Amino acid sequence: MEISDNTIERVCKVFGYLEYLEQVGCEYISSKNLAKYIGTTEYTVRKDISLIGVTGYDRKGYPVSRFKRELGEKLDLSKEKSACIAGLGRIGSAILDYEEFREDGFNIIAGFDTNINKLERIRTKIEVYPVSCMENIIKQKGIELGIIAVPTGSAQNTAERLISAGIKGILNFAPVKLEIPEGIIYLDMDLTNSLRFISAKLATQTRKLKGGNDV
Amino acid sequence: MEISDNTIERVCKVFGYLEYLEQVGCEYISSKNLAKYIGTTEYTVRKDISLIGVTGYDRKGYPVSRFKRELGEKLDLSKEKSACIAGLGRIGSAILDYEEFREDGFNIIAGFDTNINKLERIRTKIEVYPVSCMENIIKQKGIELGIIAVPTGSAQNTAERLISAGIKGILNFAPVKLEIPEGIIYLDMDLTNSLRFISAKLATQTRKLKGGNDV
DNA sequence: GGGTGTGAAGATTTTCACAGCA
DNA sequence: TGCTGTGAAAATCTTCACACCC
Repeated sequence: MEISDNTIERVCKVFGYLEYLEQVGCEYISSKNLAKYIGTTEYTVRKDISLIGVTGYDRKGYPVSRFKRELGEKLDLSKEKSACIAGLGRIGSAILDYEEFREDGFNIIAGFDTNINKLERIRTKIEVYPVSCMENIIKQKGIELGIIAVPTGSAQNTAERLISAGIKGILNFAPVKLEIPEGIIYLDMDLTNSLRFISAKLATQTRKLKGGNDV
Repeated sequence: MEISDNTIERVCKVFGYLEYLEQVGCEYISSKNLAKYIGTTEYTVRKDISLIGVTGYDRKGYPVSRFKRELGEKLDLSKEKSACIAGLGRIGSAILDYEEFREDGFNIIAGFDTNINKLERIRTKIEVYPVSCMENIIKQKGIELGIIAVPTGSAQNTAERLISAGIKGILNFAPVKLEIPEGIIYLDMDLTNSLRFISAKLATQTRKLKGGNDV
């Protein structure tokens, strides 16, 4: 049985909400309230959870801590995961800043850049290295995820180096589609395409309100 | 007839590829090659295009320029759109940098921040203003899209100000889910959730390879 | 009453088969 | 032959109905 991307995306959102609920001390949460938060129906939430294979929660809703723990185990989100950033330009270092103080299960523990001078200037708690050390450091520290924030022209090459060092998951901020082999999970964070999506959705939605456009 | 988000997302990717193809001087492209690029099947590409309502391209594939123009009209991606950024911290200014030199149909023409001192230091060609001017500037310049890059605690309030100024589409970089009214299109760029998705997908995929986990 | 879990029904999306064009 | 465009079939996803529990 194959779990769909939509299901995975929704349960990840559920997991994020559970982290919040645990922090604020909420003990139980119903499928109805989960659904409201992540923007779907209670049926879909229950079905998703059932598909993931986490069950046995009768009566008063899902007990937040236990549910989070069990869901996290199935999704491999329970233990901290380490990540690295390739490219410490403005985007790369903004991401570092952004993640450095968050408590969300991901640890960015290394950064790489070709510009050695830049490395000296970066004021951050994570360790930064020249790109030539990438393979070694990733293997040595057992880093699992890679974030690409290099210029467009170097993105494909960077991806290949990350993969050959053993990275299995890649998040790409460079505005280019990468050629990635089977088995590696790869996601684009493409600002332009997101803006396109918003515009296009606005356009098709408006068209519908106007009563259909000769279609 | 309602066009699904998946279809919109795919045709947006097609549109982005067409921009590239036009730049490199490619004249014709087939549904098969579009499919290969965006990672789907040729049937889906043709069906999507048909659903959007752009037809009449027989024989040797889609003529890039004409096809891009007609698709762009349907999706409202033909004319340049203006956007603004709320929050000029590290993420906000990284986005400015990133977009300033790109030629992709979106123009970030204003930035807002509460910290007046910061405004003086920002070295960019776009105009930056204190948040108090937000409503006026957006209305005056007819800005259509808003990018939220403020700290988590101010994100909801910022969204409300953008919407009351007339913004219809919002891209949110703050790691919090916003409460947004019907009719406004809203998309999260959530780094943590993207990393979760990659981890979870890796986990479910691996599980499958191992032969199923008692499900 | 309020809640979960799940098979079956219903709706939607994707795939396919093939008409039609040059 | 190589391609688009689309109705119909197949596959998938979502919703529902209801068993079961407190």
